[in-house]
Amino acid sequence: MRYPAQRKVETKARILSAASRMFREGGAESNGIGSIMKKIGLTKGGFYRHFESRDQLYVEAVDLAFSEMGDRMLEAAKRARKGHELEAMIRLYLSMDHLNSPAAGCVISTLGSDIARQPVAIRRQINRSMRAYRDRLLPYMSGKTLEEKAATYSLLYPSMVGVLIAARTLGDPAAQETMLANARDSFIERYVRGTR
Amino acid sequence: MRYPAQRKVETKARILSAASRMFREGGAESNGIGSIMKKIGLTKGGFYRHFESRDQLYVEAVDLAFSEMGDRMLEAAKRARKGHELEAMIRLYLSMDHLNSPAAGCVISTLGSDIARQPVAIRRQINRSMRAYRDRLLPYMSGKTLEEKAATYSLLYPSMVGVLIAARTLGDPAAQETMLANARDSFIERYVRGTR
DNA sequence: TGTACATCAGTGAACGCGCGTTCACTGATGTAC
DNA sequence: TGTACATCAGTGAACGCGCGTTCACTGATGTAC
Repeated sequence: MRYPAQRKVETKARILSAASRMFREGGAESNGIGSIMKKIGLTKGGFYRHFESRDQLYVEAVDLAFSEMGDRMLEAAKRARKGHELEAMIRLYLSMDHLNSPAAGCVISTLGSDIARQPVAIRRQINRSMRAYRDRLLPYMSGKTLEEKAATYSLLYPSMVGVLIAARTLGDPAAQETMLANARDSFIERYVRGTR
Repeated sequence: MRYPAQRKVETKARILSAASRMFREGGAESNGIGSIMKKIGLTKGGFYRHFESRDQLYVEAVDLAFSEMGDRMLEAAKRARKGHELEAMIRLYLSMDHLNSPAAGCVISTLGSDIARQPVAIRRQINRSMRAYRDRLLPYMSGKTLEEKAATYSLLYPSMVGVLIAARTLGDPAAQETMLANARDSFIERYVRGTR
């Protein structure tokens, strides 16, 4: 049957949102097209009215994840007292909340190694989302020039990714919290206070 | 047919070695039991003479990866001039060589997010391999006491993991090299020279 | 030393299942008259 | 305004394929006599 105009746009958005969350939560390979479509109450045959292939979904779902995480980081910065924006972003990223909700969190921490394994054509597309994300956070990095801010970002951000992944591999929640807390203190000292 | 005694031990070692490399290279989910057994010239039915389940293989393959990577890190340290052991390990970890040979490299950089998604029982088993690995590297960390060395490790190591993952997601090899080089310089300055 | 037999690593077929993708079909809506 | 028809988002079955696991079978070796 034919559906109201505008509905197609909404359906695509729902597929993307579900895929983006499910990929981050359970890994990209564990969540097939069938289970994604089922999640939003549709059958898998309809998927190809919205995407050319699973690869295209992957690229767009990763892009959405960056965009959502960017929103959250900027909100945290805007809620912070003046001069404490970067600190607020570090505290958000290295929080137990973020650790325990991968579906709504940083996609490099959940799919980074998977992205690294993609063919270069796909990585190049994802690199564009990564640059857009970086450019949104860059104003809050320490450093006088854009180059200094970019240098800060390209050390701080991957370091936080690694700490979050390492903490998530631990079986003991107390040990996870300890690892995050130590990294928070250290990174705030080093990348915020250390540069004043 | 019955095979010479001792052969069973060798076969299990060959399965483990192939699995450990293939998991790191292509991800754990992309490499099934069939393709691992095929790689070493056997058929998949024989797998269950050596392992109870795929989960058991996963845990042992990750353990082997830690053990091999530990060997490489210690070799690098031993080859280094006195006082430059930690620097040598950082240079090994953050090398283009390591970036381009995930199959023989750090398993957290390739399977970290995957390990993070495993049930807690499996993560606990893997945590044991992680601690053994850490304990081998700990003597080379900066710091006077064991606690200081452990603190150094739990910041430096995850940070290197994150940088390596982030670099591997880039499509441009020159950008990868730049990211690694900046991190090498920064981490050596901070974790080696900065603590003298 | 020679022979009979038990062992068991590895084979290959089978199991139910989910994968990504294709496609003929449905039928309520938007459009043309 | 009312009617006829084209559109196309979504359905559901089908495709070949690989997954993890099970199991009856094979047959050269090690062991017991």
